[in-house]
Formats: sequence, structure tokens, C-alpha cells
Amino acid sequence: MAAEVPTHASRDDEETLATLLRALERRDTLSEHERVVLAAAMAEVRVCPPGETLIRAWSSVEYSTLLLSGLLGRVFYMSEGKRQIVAMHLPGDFVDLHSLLLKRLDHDVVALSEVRVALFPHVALRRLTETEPHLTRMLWLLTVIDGAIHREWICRLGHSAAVRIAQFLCELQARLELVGLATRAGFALHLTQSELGDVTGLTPVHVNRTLRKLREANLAIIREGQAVIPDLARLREFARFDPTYLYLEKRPR
Amino acid sequence: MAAEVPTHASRDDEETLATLLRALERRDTLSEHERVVLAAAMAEVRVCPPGETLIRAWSSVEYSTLLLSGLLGRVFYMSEGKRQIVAMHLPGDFVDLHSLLLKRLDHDVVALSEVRVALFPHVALRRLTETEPHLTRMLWLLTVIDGAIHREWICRLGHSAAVRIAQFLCELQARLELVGLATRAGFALHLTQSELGDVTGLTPVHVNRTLRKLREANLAIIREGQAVIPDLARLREFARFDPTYLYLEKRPR
DNA sequence: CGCCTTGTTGAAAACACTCAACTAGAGTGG
DNA sequence: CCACTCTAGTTGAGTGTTTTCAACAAGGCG
Repeated sequence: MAAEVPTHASRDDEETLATLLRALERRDTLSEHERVVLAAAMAEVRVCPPGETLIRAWSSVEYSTLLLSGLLGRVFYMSEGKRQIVAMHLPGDFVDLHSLLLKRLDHDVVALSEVRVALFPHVALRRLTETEPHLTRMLWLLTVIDGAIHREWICRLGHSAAVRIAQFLCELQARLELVGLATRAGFALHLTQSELGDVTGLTPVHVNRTLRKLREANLAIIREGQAVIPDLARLREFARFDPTYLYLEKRPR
Repeated sequence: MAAEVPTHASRDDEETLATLLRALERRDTLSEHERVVLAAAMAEVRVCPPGETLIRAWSSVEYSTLLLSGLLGRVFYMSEGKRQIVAMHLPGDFVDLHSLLLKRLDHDVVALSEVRVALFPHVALRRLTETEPHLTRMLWLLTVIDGAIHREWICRLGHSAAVRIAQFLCELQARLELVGLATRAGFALHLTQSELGDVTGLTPVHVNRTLRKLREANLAIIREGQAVIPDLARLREFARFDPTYLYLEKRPR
């Protein structure tokens, strides 16, 4: 699939690699050497159109994907044409770092908008784990936070439709704000109501009705690719949202 | 909390540590040295009565827990007294290896029966990550498989009550069989219908009705602490259960 | 223009929840 | 010994939420 030959990353991509570095440094400081080693592990940059499946479930994967720009989902295709999105990824996210260990993924990785991604060959990452124990633990931490978000999603499915959608919006807002792609007042959201249903485990029809309720309650207005949040505190209260589970704080590890 | 002084593990516990070693060796071979290093990182062994909370959410944790015997759950307490069990752990499971990276957990760890656990101090595990890259990757793999099971649970909640419960039974059967605690015909299941509801996101009343349906359809008979499965293939077909996501196969890593 | 996708709304059906009552068994204290 | 209480399981009836089926409007695109 992907070319084995590393292509030189442009300044633009180096800039977006900085998003990953910032995500890591939010948790612990990196040495200059570690930053260099990580940057060196990055190879090819690719651009994919919306709807493209970057990685198909159970296929053998030889690299991990860093999302540079766009929106990307991890998707299960279930019986009777239903699908469930089990994770959403924003710029700066290491989408499938876990494939370094698993080699085959249980889910597809799908572009939900046009995306730019950087590929980190597993051979390079694996070499890194041999010599950089601290950096390895920090990458391990990313996969473990990924698991924490999964757990939050499990709990989300125990709530009513309105709360589910509100929680998802809160999570997206918090994560997007960190990378400068959202304010407390809202963010760009180029998801169809059908995709929103795949995230929250609801039918498109019910998503539609529920969005109307949220709109009428003035909690969140979703339209034309924009999520407008009149009062974030009120939305968070309604969703009982507490961003602690995202483990954003700095903890020396 | 836990004593810092390592206590000598009895032969019985060494035997059960073997369950962890087997779980690891199922994925990749360990050197004799690695086996010794891992065993040396194990300290105190504790016994807890059913219902006890071993680890409380957001408290500072200084060790990771290996389950030696009994059943153990990872639990979220949600609003209005509801709770959601986000993971079940069997003997041989490293219950909270992720706490090595996170330091504080987003959930409680609760004994669902009398349990025996072995504690691995974080200082010892962390020292291990400094010198044992291969062993580190294998531990990392365990946390990543944990995430894969989370994803399966997310998808589970998109199905009907009967399928949810059937899937849970199938997962438990497959995992228990691996450690010799289940046959294809059934296993001991000391969970109340209420706890089964906490796992599947259903009310106890609805669990009861659904278990009756499963019983009447001769798919699974749950009673008196026993899960009897007349025809595992049929149950798996009904639940559309495919154990691949447990990543049981051997893959050199 | 026709065709597709997306969003929207209505009505009926399916599903799961709530409230309530009752059984059975285990454990307790008089 | 019994009465009492507690937990776990069971069942019925009514309610509420979500899904399904269906139809239709609006916009993009060949």
C-alpha cells in the first residue's frame, strides 16, 4: 500500500507534527533528542478524500497514522449494514498507534473529511522502543488515554439520546479547543446526521429529532457544518460532562 | 495503603502468576530472563472479600493489580445511582496496568467475588520498562487488547438486550476457557442479575425477562451461579460472536 | 432534467423502563 | 423456635423512548 520510501516532510507538516509534540508535552517534557527521534520516525505524508478507507479491518498494517488535518473515524461495520463509530480523531491524534502492537486492527479507519496524515513505519517506531524507554512510555500513554475515551463512550450509551449527543459535542469541543480548532462558542462540524447516529448509536431519524430538541432548548445548534454552543457551561451541565477523563493535565511520567 | 515491602510469593501464587505468563506467551515467547524479571516485579499478595473496592476512582495508585483468582470489575458510578461495568477481569488478567501510565484511574476497581490479587509496584514496573523493551511491548500489548475489548463493548450496546447478554456470555466463555475455568458447555457465573444489568446497560427487571427468553430458546441457562450453554455454536451464531477481537493468536511482536 | 444524498416530519410498532407486588432463601435477634 | 429483615429473583401492567416505515423538501451534480 504505502510507499516504503520516506519523503521529506514539508515545513507545513513539521508544523502539524508540532501538534503531536504539544499533546505529548502536555503530559510530560520531551528532551530535544526525543523530539528529533520522533520526527525522524515520521515518513510519508498522504492526502485522502472524504469517505476513503485508509485502513481496512484485519488487513496487515505496517505503519501507524498521525492525523495532520481533517476528521477521521474508527468504524465497525456490523450486521445488517449498521455501523458504529468507536472513536473520532482530530489533528494531532495518533490514530492507530495500537496497530504497532496488534499488527491487525479490529476496525476500519475512515476519513470523514479530506484528511492529511503522516505515516510512521512500524519498523521505525519499534526501533524507537528499543532505545527510548521514556518516549515509549509516552506513546504507551497515548494508547491508554485512547482506552479511557473508549470507557467514556461505553458509559455514554447508557444515557438518553439528547445527553449522548450533548456529551459527544462536549468531548469534541474540549478536544478541538486544545488544538485551536474550537472556541467555547462552537466549532466546525462537518458530520452528517447519519454519521452522528453512527457515533451515538442512534438512527438518523432520531438524531434529527434530538438535534431539534437541543436547538429548541438552546443548548446547541448544529447546522451547515457548524456547531454553535450558546452557553458551554449549560451544555456541560446538561450532559454532566467532566473533561477529566481526557487526562489533559501534566503528570510527570 | 499497600505495604511497600515485597512479601515472598507462595508456590500457589507462583502457579497463578503462570497464568499471566501463559497469557503473554500466547502472543510471543518470553526469555527465561524476562520471566524472572517479571516475577521479581511482583510484590504483595492480597485477598479481598466480595464487594470491596480495591481502587477508588481518581485516587493516586502506586501499583498495578494482577488478578490471581475470583472475578473483578471496573466500574463507573454514574448519576442517579446507576452504575456501568466497563470491564470484567478473570484470573491471569492484569487489571489496571494502565494505571502505570495514568497514575489516577477514571473508574473504581471492585471485587465481584472473593478475589486474590498480586500487586506490582509501579516503581518496579517502571524500572522494567527502562531495561526490557521487548517485555515492555508485551505489557503494552495487554493494555491495547484491553482497548479492543472496550471497542467490542461499545458495539455491543447497539444490539438488543438478548444479543447483548448472549455476547457477554460468549466473551466470558471464551476468556474463561483459555484459563481452564470454562468448557464449551458452560462455566461458573456468580453474578446477580443486577450486576449483569450493570455490564449490559439494562435494568435488572429487563435482564430477568431476557434471561428467561434465552432459557426458553435453549440458548443459555443462567441459574444458581452457573451458566449452562447447551450449544455454544448456536449461541455464538445468535450473538454473532467472533472471538477474533480478543487477539488470542500468536503474533511475534 | 433526473438522480442522489441529506434533512425533515408523521404515524405505528417494538423495545426497554418504571412502578408495584409477590416469592424464596439467608441471616439475625428475640 | 419464630418473627423480622434483607437480598435476589420473578411477574404484570402501564409508560416512555427509540425504531421503523413512509413520504416529502432542498440542494448538488451528472
